[in-house]
Amino acid sequence: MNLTTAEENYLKAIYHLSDGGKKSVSTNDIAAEMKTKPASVSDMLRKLGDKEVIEYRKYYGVNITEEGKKRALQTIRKHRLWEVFLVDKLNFAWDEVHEVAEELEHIQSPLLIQRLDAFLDYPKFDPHGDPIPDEYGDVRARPRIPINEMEIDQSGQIVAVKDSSAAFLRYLDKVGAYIGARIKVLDKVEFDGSLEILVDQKKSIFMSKDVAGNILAIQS
Amino acid sequence: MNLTTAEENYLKAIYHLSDGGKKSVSTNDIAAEMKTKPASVSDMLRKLGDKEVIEYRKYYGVNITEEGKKRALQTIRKHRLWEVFLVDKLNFAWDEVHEVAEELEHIQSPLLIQRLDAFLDYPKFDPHGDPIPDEYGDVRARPRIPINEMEIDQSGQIVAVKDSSAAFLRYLDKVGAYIGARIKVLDKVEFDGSLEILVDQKKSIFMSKDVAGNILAIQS
DNA sequence: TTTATATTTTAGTCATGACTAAAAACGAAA
DNA sequence: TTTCGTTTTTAGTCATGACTAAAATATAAA
Repeated sequence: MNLTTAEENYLKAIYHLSDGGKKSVSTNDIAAEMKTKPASVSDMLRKLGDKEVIEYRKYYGVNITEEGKKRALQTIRKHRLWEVFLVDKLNFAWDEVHEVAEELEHIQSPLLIQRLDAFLDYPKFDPHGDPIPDEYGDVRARPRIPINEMEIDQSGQIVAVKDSSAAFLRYLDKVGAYIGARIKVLDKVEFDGSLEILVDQKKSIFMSKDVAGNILAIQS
Repeated sequence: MNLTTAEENYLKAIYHLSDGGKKSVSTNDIAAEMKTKPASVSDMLRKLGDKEVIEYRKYYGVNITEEGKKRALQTIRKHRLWEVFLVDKLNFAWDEVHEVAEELEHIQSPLLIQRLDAFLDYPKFDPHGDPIPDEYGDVRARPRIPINEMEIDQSGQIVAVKDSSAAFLRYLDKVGAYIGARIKVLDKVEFDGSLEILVDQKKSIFMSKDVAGNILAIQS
């Protein structure tokens, strides 16, 4: 049973909202995520239920089925492979890729994805550091650690922040430590745990242990 | 004014059927090309007329406008760039690319096409030897010549046949001289104009001047 | 010039995926 | 357990792009 583009997008949203199928998800939450109205979501849930990619009991939210999980992971795989292509091959910036990948992920051709995967040399993570599921839907997550836990000389990439207050993001922006930045730990001060970090191979910045503890990175 | 995917496909068909805007095109011909019914075509022509990409007079066929030509050429450009990508980078075979390119051509992102063009090193022709319009819609056609007019040691690629009868195509298939084959002229017999041709760098075949005159190639 | 035939358009229907307004069901508090 | 507010579903509508059947127009033949 094939899914339309709209159905694929709903399924992906349900997958994410359910935390990979672990929780059930409400109609209202899906509507918010998809930027549509709850009434439209109800219609779609009936269709997805008919296609057996979700388990749908009226008034009680939805659970994604095993088949649904597999489908969602395929879409996520395609999305992330295209992101790698856009950044690595076409020199897109880290934050320019999402919308285009959102379109590319719906191209229907298993051969295309197989070849693209090979062409990109079987990447395991996308430019945001998120893992790329393999063709069977298996995912190897890469641990994200606060950068104060990294060793001296260890390189990595900033992928998330714990504290996402405007003030903290403004601070990060100011020192140039944006999400996606490649970093290297130059020095750690034993006394107070503060760090010296090299950002994008050019700019060296200092930060306290507190700040560093709020910045998550993947190691490379 | 944006065009939907369906509208883009109709416009492209009209562009091709009208021989690049030189002739007017009938509803029936469009229906045949698009594999739909004439009634559906009528509906679409009204829409394309409203968007001023065609000039539509009921019962009298359509002419493509300058704006329409520009739009069609943009779509053709995208299609052919993706074909180059699929063949050159992802190792698709010459005859596997059309359907996938048919989907990829509708991705909406001028930046993507600009970057893809650069990544492919600004190709001027697609894998079928068809010219790729530039971003302003300008096209530099490459001459197609009957292979009996090629010189000895000249290489090229078969791109079309004049006689497309089943019998002739069967003959071509039998000797391995399919559309898309890379060829090289090994010898030309002065006496009767017959040729010896190397196909895909491995198979050598003989053909009469008559046969050769019906096979069109681009030189490389 | 009238008629016959082929082409094209209109009218009405269907599926998809959105919407609004109204009804129904749930769940928590009284 | 009844009520009240929130969530969710249903009913009815719209746009897109397809379809069939019927009507309208054009064109070629008599």
